[in-house]
Amino acid sequence: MTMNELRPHSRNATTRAYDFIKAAVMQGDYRVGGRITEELIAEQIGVSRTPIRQALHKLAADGFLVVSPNQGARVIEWSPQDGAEITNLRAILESFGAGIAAGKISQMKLSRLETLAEKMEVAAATGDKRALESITESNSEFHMVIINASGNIRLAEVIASLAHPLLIRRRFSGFAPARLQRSMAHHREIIDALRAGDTSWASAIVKSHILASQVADAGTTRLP
Amino acid sequence: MTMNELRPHSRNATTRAYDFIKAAVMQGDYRVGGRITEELIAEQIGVSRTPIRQALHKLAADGFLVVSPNQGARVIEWSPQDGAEITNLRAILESFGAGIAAGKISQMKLSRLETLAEKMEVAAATGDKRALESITESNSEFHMVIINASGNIRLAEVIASLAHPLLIRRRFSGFAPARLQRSMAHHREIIDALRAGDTSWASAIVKSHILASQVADAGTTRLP
DNA sequence: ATCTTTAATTTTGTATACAATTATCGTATT
DNA sequence: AATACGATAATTGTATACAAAATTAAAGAT
Repeated sequence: MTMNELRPHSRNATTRAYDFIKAAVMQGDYRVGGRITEELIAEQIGVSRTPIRQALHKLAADGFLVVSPNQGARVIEWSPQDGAEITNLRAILESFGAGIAAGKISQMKLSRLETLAEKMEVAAATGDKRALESITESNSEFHMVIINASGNIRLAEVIASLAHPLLIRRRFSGFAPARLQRSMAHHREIIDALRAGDTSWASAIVKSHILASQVADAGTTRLP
Repeated sequence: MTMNELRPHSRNATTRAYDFIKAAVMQGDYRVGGRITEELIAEQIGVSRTPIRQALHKLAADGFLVVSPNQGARVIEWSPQDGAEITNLRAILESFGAGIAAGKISQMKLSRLETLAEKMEVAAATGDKRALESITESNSEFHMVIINASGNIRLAEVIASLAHPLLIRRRFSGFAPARLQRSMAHHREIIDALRAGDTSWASAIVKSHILASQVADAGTTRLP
């Protein structure tokens, strides 16, 4: 993944286009497989095709789109098998990161993790539709905090690039309350393992947490 | 990593530029930190800046270059610490891949591995300067064959994107014969583990192989 | 001499025009 | 009616021109 180099807070056209298109993709505005034409977006945000084109290619490199020669860009599609591949890799990489983080995570970050865990629990209790987005967001940060605590920048980049396609909004997002509950419990256990500085424990529970979120039964999206 | 979408065998300008610049980078034609200007390359291969620009950004996304806003592209630099990070990640990911591959690698691929192992041994015996390039190339394929045998496409992509910056030619490439010898022995052991279908063994020896190649002592480049 | 400041040049960022390719749709043919 | 074909339109690929920014060079001050 390469989330840098054209993303400070810059107000150049390419970055604006990148953010605009990415937001639309994440929100599910384009149907998967549907063509995203340069011209359309160009007039939508009032710039020429040139920066749009660059943004599309970068989004492809970052795992949100697929762009084929002479056929333009479309939202990436992924099969259940793709989901399994990605989940396995995330399980390995994040558990590795958690193991390292266990040895050196700061008190401040631990507090942040607790705040996030509580926030997710509250949202999970309500269970309404809007809450799920909140959970997804908090969960992303939860995982990110741990990975960053490992100090391995590349690890964070790789995991982010893997996770991106999975974060694109899908329709028909059903949820099983029991699994959501388990997921919340995992978060607390992860925090305990990290605080204890127990590498093996942290590593193991993170691995479980991720693998458990992707048990294959249709109609249910992967869980935080 | 994203090695696709503009690289079939296509003869479009962007792909030509990509290949041209990548080759130059790998060969060490640009000194690290030195600016790679669009205009220069544009006239070198006789196209306009537009495809050059696209190629540079893709090369950045693929881990060969760094491109900063308004400052263009330069060959990526990496510290010993970067090398350590990458090696650790490779060790985890490739050993995971080898474990899976152990269960299902074909006879044909096993033969290919043996061919490569022998080729490297022969080259290692001569020890001349040109032989090292040959070893590096064969070694890359050796590792790739195993990863591909795992059947996890994303795994291969991730590993490739990690390995790229390490493959950029470095000056002062000294080699310790003893370590080269050990590396050759590892290759044979890896093949045995795979043929035996022993997941743990394959996983462990691949991990050793990679970690052993990057023990930190200055002046010695990482080994196949 | 060294360091600032300012002007020059160079280089990247974007817009626009046109070429090449692909997709669409109507027509003809079986 | 279904399919193949061809003209038309839409879209991507590349070149070029100009604007914006950064780098370099020069001039001036300390």
